[in-house]
Amino acid sequence: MELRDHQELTEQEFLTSYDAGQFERPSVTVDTAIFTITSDDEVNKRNLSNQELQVLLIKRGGHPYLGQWALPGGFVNPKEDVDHAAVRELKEETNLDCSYMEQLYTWGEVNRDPRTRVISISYLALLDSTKFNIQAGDDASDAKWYTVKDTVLKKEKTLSEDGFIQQKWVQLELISDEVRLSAIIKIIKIVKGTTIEYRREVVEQTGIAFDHARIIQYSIERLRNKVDYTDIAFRLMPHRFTLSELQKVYEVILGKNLYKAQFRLKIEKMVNGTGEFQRGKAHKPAELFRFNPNWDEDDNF
Amino acid sequence: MELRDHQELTEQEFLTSYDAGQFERPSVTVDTAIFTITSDDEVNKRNLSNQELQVLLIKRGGHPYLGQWALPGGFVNPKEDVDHAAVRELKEETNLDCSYMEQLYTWGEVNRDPRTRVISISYLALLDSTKFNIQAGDDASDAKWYTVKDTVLKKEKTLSEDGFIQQKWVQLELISDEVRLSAIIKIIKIVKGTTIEYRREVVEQTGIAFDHARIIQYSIERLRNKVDYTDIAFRLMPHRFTLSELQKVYEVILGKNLYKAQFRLKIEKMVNGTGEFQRGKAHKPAELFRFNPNWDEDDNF
DNA sequence: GAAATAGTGTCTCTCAGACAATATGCA
DNA sequence: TGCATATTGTCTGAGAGACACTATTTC
Repeated sequence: MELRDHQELTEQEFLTSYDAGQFERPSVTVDTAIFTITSDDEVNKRNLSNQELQVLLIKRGGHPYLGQWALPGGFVNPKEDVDHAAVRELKEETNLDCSYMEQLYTWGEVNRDPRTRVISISYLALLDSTKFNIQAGDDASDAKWYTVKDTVLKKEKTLSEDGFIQQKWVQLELISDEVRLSAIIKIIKIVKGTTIEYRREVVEQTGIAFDHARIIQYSIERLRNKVDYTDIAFRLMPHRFTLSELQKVYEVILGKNLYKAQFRLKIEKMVNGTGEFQRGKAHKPAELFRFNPNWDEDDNF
Repeated sequence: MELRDHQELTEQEFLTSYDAGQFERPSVTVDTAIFTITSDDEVNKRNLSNQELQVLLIKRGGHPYLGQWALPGGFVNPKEDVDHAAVRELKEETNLDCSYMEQLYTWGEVNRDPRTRVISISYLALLDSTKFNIQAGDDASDAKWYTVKDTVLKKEKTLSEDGFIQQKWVQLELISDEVRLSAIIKIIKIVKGTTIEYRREVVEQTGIAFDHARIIQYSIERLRNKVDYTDIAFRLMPHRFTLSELQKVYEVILGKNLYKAQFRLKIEKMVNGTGEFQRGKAHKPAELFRFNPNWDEDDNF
């Protein structure tokens, strides 16, 4: 026997009579922070190449924030999964196929966007460093890689009744050959009794559109966290790499130097040697390694 | 000088002429998986009380999935932050104020909901176990706590060219005094070259509405992960508790037994003794502890 | 005294932090 | 030959895993 609701409708009858337009709905966008690691182009026989973490931004060609820089992204189509929308927008705007993509966070404050109510689902994406210099797609001629630097400016902890409030100001600097963008993001942690609350807001910014500065900052935080308990760093590596190059990538992401010996112990299960060696450098040649997708041995998952 | 776009409009002019209705937009809901831990009511002088992880579900009073059980939640209002929407819906439907709330994941496949395109932002919430038996709000008279059990049924790993595919079937059982719901969720991990992709789908279910089974399963996974590197478990504890009660909560969430000595070392910085002792039990009285919000000492954050 | 849990002690093993020593190719 | 990096070795201490033992209450 089919169930009927208070209007005596069956599920089938209800669905065919359902009016999707009866509620006012928000716009939904996807925005992707895509990172890569660059080595400087100057060939250097002596030293290791200098590596930097970079994020891709697109110059806005229309209002609002005309002329400022934003994450690649756009509106989700009605007949499209949000994950697919993120991939499509990235492809359209930059012509890039990334090697990793993960949903980061959904930003849902009422006044994020001056146009209308927009909820933004943000993604963290990574790109193999040998593919980074593929040119931007036609949709947005003004795509540019920005070197990322983030610095903690100040930390503050004030006691309140039954808990405390912690505040942290982080400066985000985005630097390309011509342009320098910056923002200050305030991160707030409120502990009150057994309750915790986090907030993250842009305090000031120059040249960065919308609230994308805090999305970028949060992406970096996630990347930094994930780097030492997952194999996420390998999504940034080319097919073959030396262990020193790999270590440098870890160091760039973490923002600190690591000890070589223990780094090698930590990652030894994640790589396989190829028997081939780097050549043409003015020092002992390093073996080339490749990623070992089977390192996990089913322990995880 | 003000910037003008290709139609010679300033930002202000653009915004006032902006037509928010020009794109078709999806509906957006918030859904919250709220958990608590119950001790059985029977007073027992001899043994420790039996504890179980429970999730709150609401019986659907209308189509679709009429009569089945769903997470508390509902549509986001146009003038309301999504975080606030989650809190409001929980309050309206269950009259509960939770002690923890965290955004979990945004589910965005096209056909998640038979009515129309619905994107759902899901939240993980926790409730202090002494407050769990507060009655449900008027909005949904049919709210009920379900004991949660999840079991891995099968794991499979098949090699493909340039990678592998791992699949895992998890059975989710939700049990209340009268009703027993169940679902099987398939989790898929696809590794191909340097690319990883995860998918999570409901394979079969009885009595659970929408795709909420996979949201509940993912919530449990997150809870289990967070329990041993954050202080999240304390959101489930009453103001005062014994260390054995705390350990039991960890064990219930993790689904395995822990060693007392090392558990106490692990959490000793997170608690403060009160000098008071449990009474009336037929064994050595345990000291009552409370959460120490300052345990982190700024290392983190 | 028996049952039941509270609370401590200890031994091993692994692994991260820190630093040192040796090897090797090219300018 | 000397620079700069490759690669391996070792000492230390913190902490997790695994047991075992003593203490204290009520029935």
